[in-house]
Amino acid sequence: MSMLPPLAGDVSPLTLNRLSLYLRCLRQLREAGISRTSSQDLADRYRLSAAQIRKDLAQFGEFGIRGVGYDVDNLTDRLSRILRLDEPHPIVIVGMGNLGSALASYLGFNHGSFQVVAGVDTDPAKVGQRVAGFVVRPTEELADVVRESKAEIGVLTVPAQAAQSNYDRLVEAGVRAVLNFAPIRLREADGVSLKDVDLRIHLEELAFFLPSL
Amino acid sequence: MSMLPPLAGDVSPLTLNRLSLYLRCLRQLREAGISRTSSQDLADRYRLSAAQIRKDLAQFGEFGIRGVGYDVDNLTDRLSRILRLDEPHPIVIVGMGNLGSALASYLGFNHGSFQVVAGVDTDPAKVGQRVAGFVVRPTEELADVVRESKAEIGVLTVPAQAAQSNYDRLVEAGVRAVLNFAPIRLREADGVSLKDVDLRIHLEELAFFLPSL
DNA sequence: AGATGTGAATGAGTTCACAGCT
DNA sequence: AGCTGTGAACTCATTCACATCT
Repeated sequence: MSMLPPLAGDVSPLTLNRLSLYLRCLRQLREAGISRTSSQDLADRYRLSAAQIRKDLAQFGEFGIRGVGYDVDNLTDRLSRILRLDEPHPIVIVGMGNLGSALASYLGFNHGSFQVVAGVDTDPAKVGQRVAGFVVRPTEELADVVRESKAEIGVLTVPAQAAQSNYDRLVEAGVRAVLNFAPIRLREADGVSLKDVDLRIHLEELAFFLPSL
Repeated sequence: MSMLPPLAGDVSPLTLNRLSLYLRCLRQLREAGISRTSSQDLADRYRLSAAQIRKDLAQFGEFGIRGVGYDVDNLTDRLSRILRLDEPHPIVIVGMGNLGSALASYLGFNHGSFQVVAGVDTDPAKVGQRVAGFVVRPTEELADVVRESKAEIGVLTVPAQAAQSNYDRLVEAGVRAVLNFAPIRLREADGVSLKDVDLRIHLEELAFFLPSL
């Protein structure tokens, strides 16, 4: 039976995160030289739910063979394609402070499809510095930087009060997605996906479970 | 009517994250000199759901006055107490590479209750370096470091293959919570809460929404 | 026989709508 | 009159259980 890919908006972030996870597991199996698996096998090895794996995959098509299981290479490729990890994704970092620089080094390496290709900052002391394979440019030149580097994704690592204006600039400059580390709720532009990462909230979640004094 | 605090395990992470968010909003109101608010007022200002605010708070008690609303100072204090942000929480960082060092600087400052007080690494080149107000110590001394610094929370910023052993060490050393940045599912110890932050997964979630070539 | 793919059942989380208090 | 606090309705997500295919 034929299967249309679901509209992007119809897939829940929960499902999407699990697909990333499955892909990571599959890559490990591949490295271990294992060429066939099953939902149950994956569930056992990585403490996942077999039913959920099948349900998640079912949203995108039929990838297995009944009575047999999944071909590791094939499923890896299909998931990579679904998550668009079969194409390179150039990234620009806005705000080359501690966190921005760390992410440049951290994400710049070994991550096949994601590549940090540029970074900007308003601080003249940072402009011109060489970090993780590129030279920091002034934020004023962001539009040029995005065009020249063909950056698709912007990473926002500026202070909260500068986040909205820099987000707007990124959108204006033409990026299609933004990963925001500033602890503030941004007014979103349509057609540009946004994902917030709030390190403080994660810590506060842990603090709740700490025993009191 | 009296209200018992819910058992820690009964509160969903979603609720907890929203409580952190509400607290951040309240602090902003306080800074702006606003002393009274309501669920609707918060919802309007910060694009939240009024009903959800009330439901979230209801899990912990009654904090408002019917017909009136909430006292900003009072609710701020109550939420701070619930999230244990009324006490200091010393943090130790395991793995002082790019990300670890960045987090030390990023979290070390301006975050009232969280304070990065120590960091360890196995790399002799990093040991002895001064970062964000402390001197990096060797990972072998982790137990001593935790005891001396009274660290409650461990932040794991080591490569994936070293994560489990370092997690075990942290647990052994006596921390009560771990924030893990390594992209691997750890085998958890009881009584120690664990929160995973996976930067790659966030990027992959964004990539899915990118237009294809 | 054995594992997939899927409707049906269950559970979690959110929104609605209103009784009850100030 | 107005806003909280809350049961009931609803929506979203996960798990179950089995018909279907190799």
